[in-house]
Amino acid sequence: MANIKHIAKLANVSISTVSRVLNNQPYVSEDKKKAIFDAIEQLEYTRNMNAIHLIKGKTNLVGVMMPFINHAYFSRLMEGISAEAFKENYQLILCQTNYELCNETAVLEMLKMKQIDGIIICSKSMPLEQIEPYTRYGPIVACEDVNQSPVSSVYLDHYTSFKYGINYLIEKGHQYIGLCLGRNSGANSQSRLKAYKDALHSINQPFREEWMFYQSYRIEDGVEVLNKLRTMEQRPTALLVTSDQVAAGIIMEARKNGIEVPNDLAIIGFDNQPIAEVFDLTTIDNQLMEMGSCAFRIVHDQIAKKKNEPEYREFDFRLIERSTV
Amino acid sequence: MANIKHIAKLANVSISTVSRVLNNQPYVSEDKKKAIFDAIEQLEYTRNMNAIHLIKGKTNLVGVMMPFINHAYFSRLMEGISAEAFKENYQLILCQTNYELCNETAVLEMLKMKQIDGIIICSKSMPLEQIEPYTRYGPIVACEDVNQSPVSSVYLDHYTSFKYGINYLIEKGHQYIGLCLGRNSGANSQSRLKAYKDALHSINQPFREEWMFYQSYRIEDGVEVLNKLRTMEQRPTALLVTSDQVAAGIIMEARKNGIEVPNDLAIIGFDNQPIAEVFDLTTIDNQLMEMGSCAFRIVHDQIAKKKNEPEYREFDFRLIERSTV
DNA sequence: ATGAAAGCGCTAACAT
DNA sequence: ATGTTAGCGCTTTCAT
Repeated sequence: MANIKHIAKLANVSISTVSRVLNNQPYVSEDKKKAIFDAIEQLEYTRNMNAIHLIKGKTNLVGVMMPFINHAYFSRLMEGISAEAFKENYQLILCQTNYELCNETAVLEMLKMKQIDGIIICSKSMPLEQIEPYTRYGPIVACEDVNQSPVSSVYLDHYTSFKYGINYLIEKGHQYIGLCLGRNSGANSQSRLKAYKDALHSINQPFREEWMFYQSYRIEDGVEVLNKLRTMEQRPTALLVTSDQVAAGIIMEARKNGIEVPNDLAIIGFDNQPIAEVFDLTTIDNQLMEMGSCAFRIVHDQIAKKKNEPEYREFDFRLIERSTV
Repeated sequence: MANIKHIAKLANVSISTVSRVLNNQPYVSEDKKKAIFDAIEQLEYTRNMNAIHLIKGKTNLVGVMMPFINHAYFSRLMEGISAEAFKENYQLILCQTNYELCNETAVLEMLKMKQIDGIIICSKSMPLEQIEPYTRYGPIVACEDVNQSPVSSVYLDHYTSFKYGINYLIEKGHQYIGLCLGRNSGANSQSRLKAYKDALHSINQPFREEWMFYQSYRIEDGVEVLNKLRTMEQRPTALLVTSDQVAAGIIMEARKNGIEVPNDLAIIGFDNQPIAEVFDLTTIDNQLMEMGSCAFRIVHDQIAKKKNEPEYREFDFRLIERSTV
């Protein structure tokens, strides 16, 4: 493989002159320039990016940490991240963690080892304190509320948005309300759970563990939720579901079993994914794609300006009223 | 940031000894080893991967080329790729191309510039001949039939699988059969189209452009397809749909409009995604995840063995009979 | 406008 | 068992 020395020799100039041309710097005469371009073409020369990364201490690469890859929530977030990265000529390294600590650590270490210039954490299981020390090696932004951490953050006020959703159900006359969550740990889920409990309290309803469904991520999980529901003597009349996919699964299985939505069971989804519109699902829009874009923009800004102050950006939610409540 | 020299100095050894310890090589005395580990800890030292990449001419990074990120087909493929990459301690760079030539070229150039060790092409618009020269810089595998190219390939026999699907419809008494495709270019789509035309020919049916639907990727595209169908005087009685998502959208909208599946409209999907099971959709399983895994394995094998002969691996399809035909 | 040379942080061949 | 040294391919400072 040809390198810069070969070009220099063939074009009869010094290495530095080649470098100048390569980097569009001024003060190179036209004839030398031409000789260099000719040599580049003749030897099919391309720069070795690893050498450039080494010398610049920068890779134009951002790591994206997510538990699973094949999941609508993360895909949507990723879509936003990717769109923004594209504009800035940045590439993304997709790091699947399965929520395992060792994998999450591996991503942080990549930052320390200068493989990546920054990190976007879509979701994690590691406590924030363990992440914070790594901010000295480059910008890190999490897609959840971090509350004044050195880690930056883009987030939705999940407490308020959830409260809003529940109150909407209550207004519509519901008192028996169940909840489907993705995880029970995680900042986002915790906020939602708190909102749920507070709302129940406000209408003097007890918290019932049997109406809680965890680990609901996919459309097929929704099917399962409904089937659990069917075995219950006393069922909730409404369900808050933290994923439109899961909500869609619930609706499908409800229909199959003659359970009418919203009459027998009202449902509010979350994320406002395309599937929600097709199912005419009432849902809460949380601007996932915009959040992704913003996360990248923060990382990129901090890389460019070499500043370390974390940024926090809260996003608005919006209830999309359709026909499932 | 501490480097290997600092460690050497602090531990009172030479840099090669440090390097040996860093790479778990034998022949280092225990006390020196300890001194080095202490120094590493004290200075919070980590290796700079860019230097290693430069010297080794290898990055443990594979580029994944795909047109869109937020799409069930590619997500599933990616899931397989990612699982396999994980086992080999490889990272993935996700390169979204939007089917634009300049972006596809950029990925190939990354290989030439030694940023990545190999490429997996999930889908592309560039002609194969333009890709082939790049195989000298590292292994490239495409997820479509390449027919004896220096580019490796994992693929399904789309012609046969499609023919099989159509014959199944014909056996069930259908003659008026429509088709939803993702793109009209692309090797996979072309094979499918040919199978479709051949099948029509075999039952003496004309090819009707109005029963062809292109650019159908997502669930909402399915909704649109059905609504176009509704405006037609003569409608097909069956539809072959190259995506379970699109098929699901069609079914949803059909129900909304009192069109019965399969009585008024039979549907065969493609991919056997989870959504297909929930919709009880008859579909053709094409082992997307396994294809992804295999694609990575081929790339990795060729990197490890430094061999250049392309590999081709054909996958089996399977018709999953459910209730939509 | 051009070139010489130092150095980014590391590995590996060679010497001892 | 340990150290010396020559690169990997490039950018950049400093001369000229």
